[in-house]
Amino acid sequence: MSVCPDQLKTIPERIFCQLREAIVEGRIPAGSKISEADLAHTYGISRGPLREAISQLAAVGLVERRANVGARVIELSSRQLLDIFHVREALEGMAARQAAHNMAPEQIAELRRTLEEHGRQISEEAGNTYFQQSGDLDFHYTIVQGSGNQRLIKLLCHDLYYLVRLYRYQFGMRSKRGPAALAEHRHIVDAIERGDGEMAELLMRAHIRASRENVERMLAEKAAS
Amino acid sequence: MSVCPDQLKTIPERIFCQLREAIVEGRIPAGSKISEADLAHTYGISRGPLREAISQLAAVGLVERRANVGARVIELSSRQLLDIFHVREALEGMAARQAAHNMAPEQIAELRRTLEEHGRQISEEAGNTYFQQSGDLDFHYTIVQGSGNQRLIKLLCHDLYYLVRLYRYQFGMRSKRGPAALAEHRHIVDAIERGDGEMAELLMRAHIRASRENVERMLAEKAAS
DNA sequence: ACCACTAATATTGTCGACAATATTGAAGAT
DNA sequence: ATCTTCAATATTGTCGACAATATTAGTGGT
Repeated sequence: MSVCPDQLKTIPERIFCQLREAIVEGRIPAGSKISEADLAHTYGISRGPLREAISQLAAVGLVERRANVGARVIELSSRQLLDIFHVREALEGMAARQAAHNMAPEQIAELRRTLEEHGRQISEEAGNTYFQQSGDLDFHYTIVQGSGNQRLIKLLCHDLYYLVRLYRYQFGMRSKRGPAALAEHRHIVDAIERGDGEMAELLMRAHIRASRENVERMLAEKAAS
Repeated sequence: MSVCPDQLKTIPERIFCQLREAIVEGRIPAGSKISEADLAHTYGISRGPLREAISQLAAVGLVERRANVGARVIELSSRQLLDIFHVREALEGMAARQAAHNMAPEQIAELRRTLEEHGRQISEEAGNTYFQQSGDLDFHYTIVQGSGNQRLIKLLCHDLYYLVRLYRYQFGMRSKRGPAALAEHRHIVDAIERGDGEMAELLMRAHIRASRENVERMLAEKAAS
């Protein structure tokens, strides 16, 4: 059940990982307070390590902390959501560009497999869109890894993607862009495979921009009702 | 002397700020060990708050921490330096694009003033390039603020720019691109002023790319000797 | 002289108690 | 009835001591 690797030596590391997962999945609801005493008791540890874990959560932006008041799980406004999309457009565009230059053949093959899996999920139509979205994130994840840029990897895979997952739980949006997104993914991999960084970046940016515009439409609908 | 605002309520916040400044300016040398006991004694505080401060430093990537071993100030490899440049190219390009759409007239005026100041420093030729570089960073800082994208602002102004300052101290490079950079800055502001986001992004990316290529040349020279 | 193993030391990790601050509730005044 | 003030309570911030782990020094063996 727990996705947190056991080799995390120290208590703060483990608790941080568990809390992050709980927040991202919504088990700790957005806006709710993080009580040190409660959680320390729940996990059977002292407040010291717990505080360090909370500090880490604050550092990656999953909770907001105020001195002498405590920490609360963030609530993503639509403004912040669009901010994230713009950051992703910039960073993942660059990731695709660098992946086109640096990605090993084996990594590209893995990318193709992810794509096939994604296509299978769509055609099955059993269509729990959750798995589709999970597959979508796997795709982006693999490309970022393929960029070989350690800082890019940290920013996206270790920080921003958790926020993306949080938003998907929080807003509960089912995209319906599945087939279109898959086609875009294919074109991106093609560009990467032939080493065309310029085109890979353009396509990745267009892909994320389309996704953002889709979200903007859904937000507008929601606001109208 | 201290740049850390006094309104930082809690001890970890203050210590974090002070340590960050000390690291960025090289008073705590790259690669040196951060001893909890020593620093706690130096600052006259307990180890608890100090540990939180160190955790924050690790979170922004200024120190590396290993369980049961301790924290060391990072040493930037040229690889990591180039990684940072690629990230900056992507993020600041996007910042310029959004600044062209969102920047208030007063902010643009401030940008012009920064530019004039920068020009004055160059013509004076008294040319302590440190101040030039400081002015350069002010320029980039102001544009990012003008983007209005909170996440972009945090990533660049609160995290990445400290690494940039660290590298400038660590590598001690004096750019000599002053005049060229100034001209590029002017063109970027022009594009922002007329609301041309596309052009502002292109120019900003070209500007940072030129800076990176300059650094690559200097690294190659250094490696040759 | 060099290596392996062990003991001594130093450093980090964790805990429980106390201090400082914020929040809550009740009492009193207008 | 509403607002203000102030005390009671709860929560966070800080500290010093102890436990666990890594590093170092020393000893013995080959």
